[in-house]
Amino acid sequence: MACPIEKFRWRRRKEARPAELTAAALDLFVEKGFAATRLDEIAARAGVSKGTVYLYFSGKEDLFKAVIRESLLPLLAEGEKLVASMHGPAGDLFKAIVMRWWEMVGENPIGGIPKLIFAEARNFPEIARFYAEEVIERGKRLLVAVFRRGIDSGEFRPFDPELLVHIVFSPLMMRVIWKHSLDCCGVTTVPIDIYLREYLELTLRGLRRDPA
Amino acid sequence: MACPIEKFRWRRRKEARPAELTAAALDLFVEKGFAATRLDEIAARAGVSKGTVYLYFSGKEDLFKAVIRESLLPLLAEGEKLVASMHGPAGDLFKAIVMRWWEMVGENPIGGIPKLIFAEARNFPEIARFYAEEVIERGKRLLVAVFRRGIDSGEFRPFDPELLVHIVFSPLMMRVIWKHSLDCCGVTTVPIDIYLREYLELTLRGLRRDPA
Amino acid sequence: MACPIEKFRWRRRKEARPAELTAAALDLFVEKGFAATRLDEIAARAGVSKGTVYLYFSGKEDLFKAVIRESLLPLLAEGEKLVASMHGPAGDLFKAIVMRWWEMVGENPIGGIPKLIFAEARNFPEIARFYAEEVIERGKRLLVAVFRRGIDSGEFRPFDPELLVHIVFSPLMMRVIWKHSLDCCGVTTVPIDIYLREYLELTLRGLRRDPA
Amino acid sequence: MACPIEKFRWRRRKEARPAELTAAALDLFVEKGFAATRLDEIAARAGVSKGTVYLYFSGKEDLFKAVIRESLLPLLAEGEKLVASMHGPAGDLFKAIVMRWWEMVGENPIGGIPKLIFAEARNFPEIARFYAEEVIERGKRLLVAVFRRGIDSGEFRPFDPELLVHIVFSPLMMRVIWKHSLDCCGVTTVPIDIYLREYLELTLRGLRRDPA
DNA sequence: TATGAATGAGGTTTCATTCAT
DNA sequence: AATGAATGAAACCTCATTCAT
Repeated sequence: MACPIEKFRWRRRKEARPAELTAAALDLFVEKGFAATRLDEIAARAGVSKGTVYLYFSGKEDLFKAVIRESLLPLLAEGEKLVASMHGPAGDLFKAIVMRWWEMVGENPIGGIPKLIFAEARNFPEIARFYAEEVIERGKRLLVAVFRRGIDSGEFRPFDPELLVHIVFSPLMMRVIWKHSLDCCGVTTVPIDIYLREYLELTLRGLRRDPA
Repeated sequence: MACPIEKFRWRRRKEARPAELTAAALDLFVEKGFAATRLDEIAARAGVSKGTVYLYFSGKEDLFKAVIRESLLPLLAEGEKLVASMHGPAGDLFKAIVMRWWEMVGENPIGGIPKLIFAEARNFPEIARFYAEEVIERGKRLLVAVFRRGIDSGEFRPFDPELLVHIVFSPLMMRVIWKHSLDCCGVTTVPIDIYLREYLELTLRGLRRDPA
Repeated sequence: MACPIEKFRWRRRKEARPAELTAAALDLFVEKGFAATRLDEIAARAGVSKGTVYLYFSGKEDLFKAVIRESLLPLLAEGEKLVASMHGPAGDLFKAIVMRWWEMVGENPIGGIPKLIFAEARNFPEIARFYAEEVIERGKRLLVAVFRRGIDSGEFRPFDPELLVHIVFSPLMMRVIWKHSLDCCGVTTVPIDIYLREYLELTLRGLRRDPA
Repeated sequence: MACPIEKFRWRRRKEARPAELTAAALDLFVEKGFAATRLDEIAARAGVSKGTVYLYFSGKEDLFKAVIRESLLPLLAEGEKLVASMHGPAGDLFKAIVMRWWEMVGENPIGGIPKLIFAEARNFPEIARFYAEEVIERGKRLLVAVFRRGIDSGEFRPFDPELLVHIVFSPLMMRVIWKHSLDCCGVTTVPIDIYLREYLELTLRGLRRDPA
């Protein structure tokens, strides 16, 4: 009743709350979608009452936007810094980026965001555009640079990097979407390490210069 | 008032109703998701009153299941028949399947189903499993057969077709999902004909046997 | 269970409903004020469920506005027609108007509207202005005309009718406000017939020309 | 930090708190009504936090009652003393009381109380009865005494003062109610000095003895 | 068969009140 | 004495579903 843990519930945690709430909300939005997620579920999972949500967010929609924004922004910065520090031949660079991406995104709650974005894009076009500009565009620029380096060095065949970037990235996107949808219904597929290995082999073969 | 032609037209109407309803529902479910779609809207788009929906479907969920089932089954049969009638080298066969698939699925309201499935899988696991077994599995078998033929004939390098099938198909899935989400928010990408051309080139290069 | 009266509940009464709802709402808004009146009370008093209110009004505020508008407009037309048909010396005319007003407004649910308007004016300024223009202004014009006639005929002393009209009408307004507030708390006052008699005597003495 | 002056100022603050709160509450209750006024607003206007209100009042309703009581009681005492000190003919006395009343009530936040009482009477019958007994009754007795003196001295015509007192006072009540409702919505009327002048003329003519 | 008025459970949101600090 | 984060009951409102017509 008055044990120290109980007391903790009453600690003022103004700073920690928003992050606790967006974390809980992310899980549930990814699982059920925006409309089907109830606010009390989010509150319950964050360990607070319904009313508390409204101390930090002006409503369900505001919370949704915060979930997307707050989840992505730190990751983006980190991601670009990481890539800037990588070196080596284009093929190895591509491999490293792919493996790192899966570590940082695939295995991580925020890996649910792509599914969420695609599912809710038409209900929240501004969010979709925000995501397109801040995440997809930045990611594309990064890969395009790698491709270009490979083409210039003769490692890759000549092609227009802008045209291939979506195609090349698709298997990773699909995998992370799958992970948060069919995977959870017991519809499994190739283990991730094999998936990535085969993906890299197929893709690099597809990009490499003809041996002739 | 009760002249035969009227009656006839009415009769035809009556038989067409379920299909009109599932068509309307498909559009809206794809656009907004299951939970955010109101039954009134579906009824209105199908040109009937809300009560009429309950004459043909036992509820919203039943309608949802019908949308998936009714949309896919005819297509599947047609698809398999089509493939059975195709001939030629594995590479050409693959190209033909891809182009045909885009025609039949990509450009067609049912192209929205993948997005819908991925979005709602966790809310409707049975539907997800139905889709996995009836659509994905059958599609996979088909592609696997093509791969196998290519490997046996020496056209493709030796690989395990089961491991690559998801990876190979991902760019098509992503494209059709994109079309029904970000595309509608003004986030566009490479035109479809170029996308398919580059996709085929990349993929076939990735699959082909080493020239050595 | 299936007695005719029960069946009546299911009769479609699209035409009657709005009036039934505004009547119920008027009573409750007058009794408790806008904010303190719950929508289910209104619904219950009108014999329908909460949801039904939203078939006819877009929300509580819309219902409030309808209550004021629908209650006043018929009365205004009737009132002006009535006055146009009256004749005789200004004093008698004034008496007749006062008596008629009490009959039509004082003893009638809409007699609660003035209290409601004064109480909610600052929360609903548009409504207040609507009332001022459509009701108060029209009423004022009417009394001013009577005053003017009395002044012209020498029955009343010379005065500026515009300056006196509010003052003269106040005891009637106060009485109808009182009736819907303190009266209901057991704080009673002079019976209405005596009140009106004394009011007329005092006022006409105040308006009459000096005998000299 | 704990210097005597600080302490002193703080002490004075502590003693002033209830009055600061009731003053803030009076304004807001008059403006919006009891139910539509939020406790946060009151606290904010008084420059304290929401919790502080509960140090001085047991709840919103208690605060409301305090607002009425505390506002009225000092005024009543002052009012009666004032009247006791007045002399002269009944007509002059009446004029003086009216002018004084407007100064002390009309131009003063507590002038909002009548509107508040009439609006909330049915939600707070005890308050209404308190007001009726402590304010209205005392005011009536006062006016009745003046009337009686005028009748006895032959200045006024013979009438039953009890019957006329409400009627005579109505224009002042209406004016103060109007000031806190329609006036605030831009619905203005005759300037107050003219209003009072005309009111006095009309009323005294109505009360005066026939010259015959 | 088709309608659409009516329902009421269930959702989001508000806000008076509490209580650890 | 004062705070303000947290609560939860209760309000408004939505919408899938029912059913008399």
